Amino acid sequence: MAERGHRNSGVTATDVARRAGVSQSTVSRVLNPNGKVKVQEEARQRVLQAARELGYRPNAIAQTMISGRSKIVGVVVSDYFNVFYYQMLQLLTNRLMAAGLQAMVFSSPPRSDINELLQRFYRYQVDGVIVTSSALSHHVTEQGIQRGVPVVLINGYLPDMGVNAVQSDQFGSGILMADYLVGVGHRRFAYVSSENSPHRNYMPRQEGFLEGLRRHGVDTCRVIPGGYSYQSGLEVGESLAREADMPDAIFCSGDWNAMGVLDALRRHSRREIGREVSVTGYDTPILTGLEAYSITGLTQDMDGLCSDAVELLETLMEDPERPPQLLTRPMHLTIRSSSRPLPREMEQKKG
Amino acid sequence: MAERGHRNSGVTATDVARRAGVSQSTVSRVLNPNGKVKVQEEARQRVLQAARELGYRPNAIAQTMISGRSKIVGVVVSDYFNVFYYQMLQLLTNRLMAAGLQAMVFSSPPRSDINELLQRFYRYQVDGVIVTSSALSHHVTEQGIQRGVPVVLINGYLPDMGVNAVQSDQFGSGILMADYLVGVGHRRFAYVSSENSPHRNYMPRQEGFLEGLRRHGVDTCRVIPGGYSYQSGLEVGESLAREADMPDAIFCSGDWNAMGVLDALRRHSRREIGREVSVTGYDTPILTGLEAYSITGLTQDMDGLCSDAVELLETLMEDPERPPQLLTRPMHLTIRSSSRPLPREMEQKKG
DNA sequence: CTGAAAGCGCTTACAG
DNA sequence: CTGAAAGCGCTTACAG
Repeated sequence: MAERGHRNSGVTATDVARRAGVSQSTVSRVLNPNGKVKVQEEARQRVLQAARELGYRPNAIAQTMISGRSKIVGVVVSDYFNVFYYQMLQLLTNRLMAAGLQAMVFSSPPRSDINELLQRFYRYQVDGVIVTSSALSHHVTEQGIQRGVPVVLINGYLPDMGVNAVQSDQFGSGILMADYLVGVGHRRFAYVSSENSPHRNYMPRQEGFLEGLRRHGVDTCRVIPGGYSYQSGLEVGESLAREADMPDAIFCSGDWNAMGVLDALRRHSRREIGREVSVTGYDTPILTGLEAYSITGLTQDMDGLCSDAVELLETLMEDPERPPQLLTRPMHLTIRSSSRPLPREMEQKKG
Repeated sequence: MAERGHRNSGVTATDVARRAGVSQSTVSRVLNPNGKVKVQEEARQRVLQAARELGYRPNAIAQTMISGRSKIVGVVVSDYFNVFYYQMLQLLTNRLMAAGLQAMVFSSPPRSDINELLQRFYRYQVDGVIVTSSALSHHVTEQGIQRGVPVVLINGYLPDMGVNAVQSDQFGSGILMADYLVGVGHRRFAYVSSENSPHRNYMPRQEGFLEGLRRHGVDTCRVIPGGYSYQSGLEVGESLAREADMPDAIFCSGDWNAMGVLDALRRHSRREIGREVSVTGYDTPILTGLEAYSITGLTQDMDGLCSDAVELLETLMEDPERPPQLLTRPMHLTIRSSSRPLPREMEQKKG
């Protein structure tokens, strides 16, 4: 006979059955309305009451054993870009729980054997995996395919692997920014890139911006190589401030470097920020809270991405053979005081 | 006969047994070295090879069924203080995985029935729970006790419930700050509190600071009621800057309000920050990255807290009857340019 | 409508 | 040392 678990894991369906004077099968049928079988109302009530009295909850592990579905979704996170991804994880977890799923988080400590850890993770029979980190997406996807577990990547599309993914429209965000900056009358543009970023989202932003400018007949835009950091933004800003004919619209690839550029211009340039010169970038949860830097920025629709990811995963869990999909969400432009207001707002101010 | 799971969940121990020409029991014994039983070397090798060839991994769900231990640890997070807790979650997950445990995250979406969700969560037979959010600690703890699942709270000690917890030494951090500020020659002190915070960590900080000052014979310290936000810090700072005899050391209860105070003083006060007046606060991951605000601050030893939490949980999982413990970690003071340097550093500068 | 029984994939006494 | 068997808590055909 097998040894009982160490913990008194509590009330089972058999206990409920005994108390209600029915068989364990009947208990199961009452508490699993998905079965097509009907249970006599009187028995049903007795079971329900017994279950309530005993505080019975079906053991999800046992249910997983027999149904083959754990309702556990693996969520893979990484160390990069901490701040941004916290909110993501929060939103994802909420969405998953709302869909009746549980989030099991996987994260690989530095210097660990990723595949080794991933195997341990997959042993829990996850029904699906959502990857929020491009760093690990390759490993996870491979193992997922191998095991027939659907994988959805967020902002980490792997073009070659025919994988399911949701992402923000990085290219389109560049277009949006070009439309806006041209629309408020700017003429001399600069894009501050972050060339050393390990993140693959940056090039499309730049390309979209340049393309957007082109559509407005603007063929020149300075592309200033920089980094993602505040410090590198400071340096770029200081150097720009010294120029006699500096750009009047500076679009930064991120949030930190935008803050750096802004601070440098505040200190070293006479031009009025938000009127003579506009500084724009991308939002992360940091910027939102920091009133000191009221920077116009493009924001990802994180909750939209998360809900897309969960929905996509749900359809894949139903139908694993479905051809891979790539869903794209538009980004949103929030205009703040670091850049020129839209014409309508200007009129309102004049009036 | 029960229906097979939808997914082809893969290779089982029986498959390996067949291939290796042994019984399934033997396969299990080879792959579970914890059993006291020895397996003949030759059979052992055959099993190992067959397992390798088939890519066999034991089903953790089945193991949970029979052992009664899931090796899943529930991690409860909340919406408050996003930025801070992300790093925590990351560190916790890493620590858990390093201990051979999996993290299942629980987070309650706004307007959801917490107890309802918690029950769903506990159904997965978690071996223990770590709570990083004081908001939910009460519910979780109650259910945990009811189900005999050990619960460890991080920074959310519930004095009445005899619960296990790890925390940073908030009171001690106030003492540390008093020692430092007095040590570098300050005389007129102010503490900027955040009275509206739902967080219970703030009072001990203030009490520690006042007690620390008292130990140095300083009996007066202005306590300025404020909020946790940047904006409220700005307001406090502006009002202080107007005073002829303003405090020369301003200790803030948080990071955002410290940034606000600093910005206000930069703009509205002539006093040199870091020499004539010191502004200090608490660190979160934000401040670390923002070179623009080089603020002296107290930091929690987050990784220490996480490792304490995981270790404590492990001992509780071994011995659930162990009396409740409260572990306390000292905080760490990092001196930056917003406050006076230590004497030794001053001498170095002079020399 | 309902109960007895099979079986999910494992671990582990029990008997060789 | 090793295999046959029990059993973890469930769901669900199968036979009344």
